Amino acid sequence: MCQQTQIVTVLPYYERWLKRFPDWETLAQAPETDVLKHWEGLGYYRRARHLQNLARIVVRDFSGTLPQDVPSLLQLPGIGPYTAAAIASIAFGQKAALLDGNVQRVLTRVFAISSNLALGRTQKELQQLAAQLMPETHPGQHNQALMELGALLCSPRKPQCLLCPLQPICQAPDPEAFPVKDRPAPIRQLEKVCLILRDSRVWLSPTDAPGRWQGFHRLPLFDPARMELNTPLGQHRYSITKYRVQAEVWSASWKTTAPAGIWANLAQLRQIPLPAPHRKMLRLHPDFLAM
DNA sequence: AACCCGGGGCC
DNA sequence: GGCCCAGGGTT
Repeated sequence: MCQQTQIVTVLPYYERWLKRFPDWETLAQAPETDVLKHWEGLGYYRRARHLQNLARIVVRDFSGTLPQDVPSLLQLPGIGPYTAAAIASIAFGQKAALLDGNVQRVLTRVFAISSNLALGRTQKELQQLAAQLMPETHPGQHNQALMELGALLCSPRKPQCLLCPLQPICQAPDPEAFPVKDRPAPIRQLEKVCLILRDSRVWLSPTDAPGRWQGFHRLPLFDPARMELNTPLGQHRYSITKYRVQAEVWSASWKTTAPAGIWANLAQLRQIPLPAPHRKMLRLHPDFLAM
């Protein structure tokens, strides 16, 4: 859950998740829509699918216990270099150095590394540095301390250098100039999103294809061959990955027979996994203010 | 190496 | 409005 997501955001999800899926066996056997529903709002939904896939592998191939070494962990779905080292060091006390956004920021500042973070050789340099800094004992605490330092003091903007224990050795003249990374401009998109209502129910389309929002339902985009627009309900702007989307939300109706999908009432809308921006667009209609 | 995947919180 | 977040997988 913590991959690319701030801890404070994760906390309530984590509590609900463990209450519903307290062990590998429970997660392995749960319906996928239930898994996605518990992840709704966190984003990067492939993480949820990977985690359930992982549960099934742990139950089937590892007798319900995670392997404890980095090379074995790296073979598992959803576990990359960071997560493998985090599990090995924090859960199993192994001497594995890890690199996350916080540690990258701390190290590039302390050692004044001004090469581009996106480059492989920069990552390799940081990984070697992290490994050299690893003490003989308490690897998990060391890793967590570095991440915590990055989160609380060595923050992206306005770092608290006066309070920082590494201030005496920090080589960055201007900490806020680190790390160096490229920031491509967002791609702007316009879209027309349709609210098609019948008897207090709204039409939702499935998202079956791999990619964004797989396994979710969503409000359909306007298709002039099948739909007609009735009245505009408003606009909703949202950002998703590299895109900045301006959505026009319309009340619309089918010109032809409806394709695959469902007519969802309020109770169903609360149970079905729906992308956050679509949930907000739905609220533009008075019938669904309660969403 | 480049690209894809979400959403919220903050300034 | 831009930036960042306890990244990983695929092409």
